[in-house]
Amino acid sequence: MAKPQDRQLVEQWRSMQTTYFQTAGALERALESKFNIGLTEFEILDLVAESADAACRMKQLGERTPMTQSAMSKVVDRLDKAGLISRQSCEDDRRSLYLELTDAGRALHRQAAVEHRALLRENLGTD
Amino acid sequence: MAKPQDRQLVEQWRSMQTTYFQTAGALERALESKFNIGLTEFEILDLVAESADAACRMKQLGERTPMTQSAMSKVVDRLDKAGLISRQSCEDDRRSLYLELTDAGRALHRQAAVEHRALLRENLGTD
DNA sequence: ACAACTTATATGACGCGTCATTGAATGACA
DNA sequence: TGTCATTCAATGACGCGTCATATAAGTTGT
Repeated sequence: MAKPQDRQLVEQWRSMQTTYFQTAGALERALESKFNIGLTEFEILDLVAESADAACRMKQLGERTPMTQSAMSKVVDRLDKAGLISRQSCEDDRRSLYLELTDAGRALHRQAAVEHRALLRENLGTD
Repeated sequence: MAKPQDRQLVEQWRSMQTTYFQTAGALERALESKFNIGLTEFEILDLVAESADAACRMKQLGERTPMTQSAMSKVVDRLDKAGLISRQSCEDDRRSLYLELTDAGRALHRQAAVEHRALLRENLGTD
């Protein structure tokens, strides 16, 4: 009992939790105060911005994040209502949705990304 | 723009998010289904179990986890109601609280810890 | 001993994520 | 082509965490 390997695992886990929450918290606060969006919102913007190509994305996006389908749906809904993203139905499969940044969304993302990267560097940076 | 260093930071962050959520999810589900407690509950039990010594703990515990004071208070409340922990007022400072595992709490923690460590190994293990 | 401040925990309102379910569209196959 | 199963997205109920605040106890300075 109280195997040293276990202790080490637990330490590793806690340390991960700590950096995770610290970083997420910093990102959350900065994005919220400067751009009025939450971290999850930004993360979706970021994913959509990355895939400049087309595709019935809603689904594929889900594969690139640990978010639930349900969560995705709600975040996208918020982004839509905020006018940052637009959902367009897919013609070859009318269950799916295309996601696209609006101009406002693209602009906001460009600015927010700078802040985001800076904070990542600050929190995860190996410098 | 699109600096490769930035990309690398983002990758690092996403990968961390993924392992964090996967691991937390696995822990959550296992603890919930086998012991009827959430991950946070277990984590508090774990912390209390570790500090076998005395102290006005509620506060000090807060320093060992990224949880909010408010969150702590509520988790402890749940654990108390579940009969796993007991809150006793501190005599030298009646604002503070001693936390102590009940027998049930200690027993549950002993079993749950095995599961917990196993899942950590499975998810974070470098083997 | 009295104000004004600080510290330890609790609580209420609120937002977000999760689970389970629904609705709609598609696929598979006789 | 009609049925049954499957897949994509949306929704409502619910739980937990957060922020702002409340309450109570301790501290400090005069």
